Amino acid sequence: MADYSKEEIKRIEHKWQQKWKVRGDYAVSNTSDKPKYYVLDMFPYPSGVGLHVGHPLGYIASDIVSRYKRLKGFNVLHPMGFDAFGLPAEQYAIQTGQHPRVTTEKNISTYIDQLSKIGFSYDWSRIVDTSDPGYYKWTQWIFMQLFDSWYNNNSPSDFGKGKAEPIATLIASFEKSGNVGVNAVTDETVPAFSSQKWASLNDKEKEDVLQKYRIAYLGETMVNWCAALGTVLSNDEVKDGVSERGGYPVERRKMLQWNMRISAYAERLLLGLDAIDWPEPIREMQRNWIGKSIGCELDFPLEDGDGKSIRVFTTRVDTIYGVTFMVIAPEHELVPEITTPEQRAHVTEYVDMAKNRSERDRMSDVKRISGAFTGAYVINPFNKERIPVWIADYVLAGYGTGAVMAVPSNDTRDYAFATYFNLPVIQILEGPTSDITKDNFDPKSGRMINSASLNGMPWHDAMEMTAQQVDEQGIGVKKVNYRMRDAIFGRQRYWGEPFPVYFKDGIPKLVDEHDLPVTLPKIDAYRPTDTGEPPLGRAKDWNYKGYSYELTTMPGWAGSSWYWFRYMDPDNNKEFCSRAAISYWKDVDLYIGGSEHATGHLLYSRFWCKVMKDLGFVDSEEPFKKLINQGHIQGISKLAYRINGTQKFVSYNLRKNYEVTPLHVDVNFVDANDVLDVSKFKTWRDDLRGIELILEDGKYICGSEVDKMSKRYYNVVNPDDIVDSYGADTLRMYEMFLGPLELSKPWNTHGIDGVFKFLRRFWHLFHDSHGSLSISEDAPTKGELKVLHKTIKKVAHDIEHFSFNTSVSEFMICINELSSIKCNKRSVLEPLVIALSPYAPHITEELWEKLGHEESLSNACFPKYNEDFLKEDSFEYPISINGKVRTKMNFALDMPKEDIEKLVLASEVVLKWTEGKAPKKIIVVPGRIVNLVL
RNA sequence: GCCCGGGUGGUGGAACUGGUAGACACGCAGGACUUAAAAUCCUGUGGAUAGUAAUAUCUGUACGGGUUCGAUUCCCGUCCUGGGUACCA
Repeated sequence: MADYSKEEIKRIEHKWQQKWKVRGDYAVSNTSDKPKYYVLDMFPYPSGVGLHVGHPLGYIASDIVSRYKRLKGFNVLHPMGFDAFGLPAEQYAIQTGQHPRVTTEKNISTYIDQLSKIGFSYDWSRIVDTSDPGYYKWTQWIFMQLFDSWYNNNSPSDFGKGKAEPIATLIASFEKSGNVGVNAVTDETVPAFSSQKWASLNDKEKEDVLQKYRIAYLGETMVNWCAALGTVLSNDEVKDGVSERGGYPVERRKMLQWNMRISAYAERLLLGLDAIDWPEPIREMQRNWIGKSIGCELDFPLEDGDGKSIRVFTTRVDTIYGVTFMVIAPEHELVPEITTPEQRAHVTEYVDMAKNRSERDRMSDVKRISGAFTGAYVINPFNKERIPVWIADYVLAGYGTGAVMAVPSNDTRDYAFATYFNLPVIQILEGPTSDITKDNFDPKSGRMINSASLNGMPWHDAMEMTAQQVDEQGIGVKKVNYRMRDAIFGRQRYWGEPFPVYFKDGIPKLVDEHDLPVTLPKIDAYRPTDTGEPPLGRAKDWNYKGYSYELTTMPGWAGSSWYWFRYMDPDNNKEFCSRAAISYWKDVDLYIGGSEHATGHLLYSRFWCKVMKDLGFVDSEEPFKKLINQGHIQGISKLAYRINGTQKFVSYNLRKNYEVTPLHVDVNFVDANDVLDVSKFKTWRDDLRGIELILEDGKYICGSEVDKMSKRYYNVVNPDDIVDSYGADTLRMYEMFLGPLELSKPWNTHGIDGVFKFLRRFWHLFHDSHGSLSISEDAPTKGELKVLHKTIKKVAHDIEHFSFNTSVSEFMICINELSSIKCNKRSVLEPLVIALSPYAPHITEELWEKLGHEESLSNACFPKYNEDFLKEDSFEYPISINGKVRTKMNFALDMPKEDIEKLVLASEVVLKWTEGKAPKKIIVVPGRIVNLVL
């Protein structure tokens, strides 16, 4: 007869996975009388190493919620798909010539196999693949909508100010009255023009104007350009001005490329955060990323500049009398112009050095103070003082105006700079915490001094007054500044969505909607061309009606910025999603994924959703109502130690005696005691064949370190092996049991036996010692009901609060108690089967069937609990003295505080502790504690 | 550097709103069953000191301070560590 053995588990899991598929238990309809619930996972990038044990962490959690919500009577949409465009497949293509499509398809099918084995209740008919032309057709279509829109600040909107509108309304305004009445978000100040002027422009000139308004636009942006690699690099890939790969020189330069005017939505992205149920740290990160600051832009006239001036942004105009120098970014456009001949050589040298460092390097390296004097002076508009203009790389070209007025007495970086270069410091605030040289320095404290008419005012009053003067005297303007920049949207890559754009006489034009999708052409190699064009420049006979296509492709985040809509209606080839499906599913009720996407994907998705809402395509202002972040499962890498310059490896505990370099060893070669399988290691790679190993106690012991789970560290653990030896139910429960969902932790399988034993004990409750089903129809006892209802209450509460680890513990306690009294009553076990089914769907389906149910367990109802069974009438109070627990006493829960006090004071044990002295104070917290203060 | 997390026994972790720290599990030790092993079951298990023992006392949530009758929990500072930092996804 069947025990819960390896073979039986395989049979059960295979049986139910097949049955779910054939019966279509988890196929979801877009029409239902039930309330809707949309549970979404962040879809994975299908990497070549396959699914690792980190992926399922969030997926299991969302599956538990999905199954729970189904049992609670919801129509649940729970889909899965693949974010399939990306760099690794392209790198592989460059190295091997293998088309990324082939690699990607292979990886996707591996992922599907692996996911299926874990028993997720996905509606597999709704799968999406962002690299499929049937999908990216709609990514391109959305791009076209963004291209054909502008942000009208005057447009009435129910959320924040203004909204996106079709570009046609802008053109109509231009034709009627030029841009005079237009209040739009643009990438720079557009000079005013009349309708006559607009009419006199040619097509190219008109488009140049429109580009400054479009939400998707071509613009000049600073990038790290590596000529040798023919590509733009991320800050991560640049170290000390050279590319990390190859060490080629990297130049920071402006390039014309596609951008997204996310800055238009800064305010709404900020306001929207208050309305969504997201973890506070994530909202905080987005707030900081958007980085709203309110201040002024001031013009400092150049001393010999023919009326020209340098514009700075400051949040602290009140400190204007403390300005002793100005600092501009090395990339600032006025640098060549204002530098005096005496300073030119010095400045040029500095600019060359500084401007090619990545922004990250420049910001993190604050200890290295550097700068150069331009020789130029500006005039402080308030007191007409001469202010020297310096260049320094701590000022970034991309933020504000790329120029700051330095107030060394009130800003630590300015102070460090002033001290280093011996520039004057004028104290402008006086107060106990206004001294920058002291540890308790607070820039927002004290009263003004050395500041003419501001003297004596608190800083905040002074700021308001100065800001007003700035406005009135035309020195500058009040300005709300955002740290967030427009998002660069073009990539010099092959494996991404092509733009639905071609160029006619240098004017970017959209292809006709009927010609979508613009599919990726075949090319002979995936590198940039020899002339530095992106890989698509290699395509032959690839054009739109004779005109050349845009050669860059969209970034990785394009396809993921709208995919939750596609799951609602994945096979629609007429629309990105039908109106009916959008009206029914609306938005995502629960989104589970990693916090590493806080300022990327999660921000871009909110942005696209808002544009789509403005244009009337969707109903929701926010895409994801509730967000939960799961932690990362890290890998434990195993290390062998090569003695430098030799072919010898030394065992872990002996490595101190040598100069060694660690080498990552495949974790599969190492056993639980860190002993290396020497023969596997020696035949692993060709360069290890002739090696010699220095052993300890006849064994080679490896070292360990925690890393990201990744192919390059050889520490990837696949869930398949766990499923193979313990079954999917054990894997699911174990991953939940590991700890709180949000926590990151290294993977180990130390405790997995405990979970497996739990499931086997659960199985044994239903069977006699011969393995035959043995169920009693007797009525439950009071004690049994208490155990049952306590468990159901705790588990339901835990699922709704995403505390899956504690509910697994609760199940364990419950089964321990039922096992010890050998409870096999149907009335107790049947509700438990349902309650456990979200966690362990296979074993529970099997038991459900054995209990005589023909209908699927997913149609059952989650059991309700009854508080009456849980009520206690008394409580054992810990009695503490000065906060330290000394004894315990039992009182009725409804006993008044005064009575408890009297009884405690009269108790002999307490009298012994207090030595007869009357306590100063007695604190009685009902249901918690009694504390005597002596 | 800046922004956001985390740090509790040998290990993963639990602790509701500031109220008995260490639930639940792994590991370990001892025992039962067995010819034996596996499996299963039972008992013990933060540390230190005292005691034959039941037990008692002290100590203990990264480190140093603070608030409080009472702090793993709140506040200030330090150290270590994970994520992000705009072209990895």
